Amino acid sequence: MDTDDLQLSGSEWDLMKILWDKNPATANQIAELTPQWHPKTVRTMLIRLQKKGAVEHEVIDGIQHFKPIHEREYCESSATQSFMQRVFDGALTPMIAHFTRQQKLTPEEKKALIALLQDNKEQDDNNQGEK
Amino acid sequence: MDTDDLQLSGSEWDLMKILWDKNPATANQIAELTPQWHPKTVRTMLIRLQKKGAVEHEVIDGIQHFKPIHEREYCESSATQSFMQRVFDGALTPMIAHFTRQQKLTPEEKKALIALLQDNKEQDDNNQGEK
DNA sequence: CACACAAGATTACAGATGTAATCTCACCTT
DNA sequence: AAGGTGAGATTACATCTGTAATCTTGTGTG
Repeated sequence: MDTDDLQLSGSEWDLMKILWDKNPATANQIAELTPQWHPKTVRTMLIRLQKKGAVEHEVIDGIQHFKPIHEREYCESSATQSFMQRVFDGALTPMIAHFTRQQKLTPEEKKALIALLQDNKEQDDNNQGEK
Repeated sequence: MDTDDLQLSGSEWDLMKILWDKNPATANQIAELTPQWHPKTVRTMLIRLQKKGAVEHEVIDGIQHFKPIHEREYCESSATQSFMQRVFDGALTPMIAHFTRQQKLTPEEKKALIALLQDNKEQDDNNQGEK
């Protein structure tokens, strides 16, 4: 099964982040955490997320409790891939290159990233050779 | 002046990429390069990009020649920032971390990135201390 | 029991996007 | 001069998104 193309808008991401954090949650509980929207708006967005297959709900005590269907990492991954495809034609390296050129990384971030990559690379090296 | 919020859709990016490559171009020239859309569709999208302030045109020999207003890097930068804000709450590191965790990088990519970062980091180190 | 209230369902409406078709008009061709 | 052509302008229409208001219905309250 392929990443079945779950596209979330900015507002939807905001809602999803809350749901991943507070899972499950009722529409009203979420509305309390999102003063930027009218409670009715929150419910509408939840329903739409449900139709999209991003959340589902179970009824507990007669009240709908919403919960994300996928893990955040899964959604991050598919969002990142489609973003990179859109803007950078699918390649990550040019994107990072872009960042370094723009000096958008602090030295600390760079250090952290190098460490992360080196660490991760050693894993590859150790596993290299396996079918 | 701040990044005056130029949001491009996926199709719009496709068109812009062509325009950055072949600048300027007439609607028909672009249409020839985009068999996925009807020429009328291409023109409509160009007009909308113009309204958004992403492209402009000059008339040469009575024919409109379209050209991007901003450089691709500028658009990449603002798209990346708004994407990271949306999905990763603004931080790049977690995003890269996410990639390495998911093993989405080939060893070659990792090597290239490490080199890139180290190289870039040395610059910082050399310039460190300057106001 | 009659009604108010809250949860949920249905409906609304404008702007953005995808995807064109139709209209207009100037110019080329008989 | 009449008509075809092609560029550009205007209009169309469905879906998605943002942002709710209204309708319905079960339930608790006086």
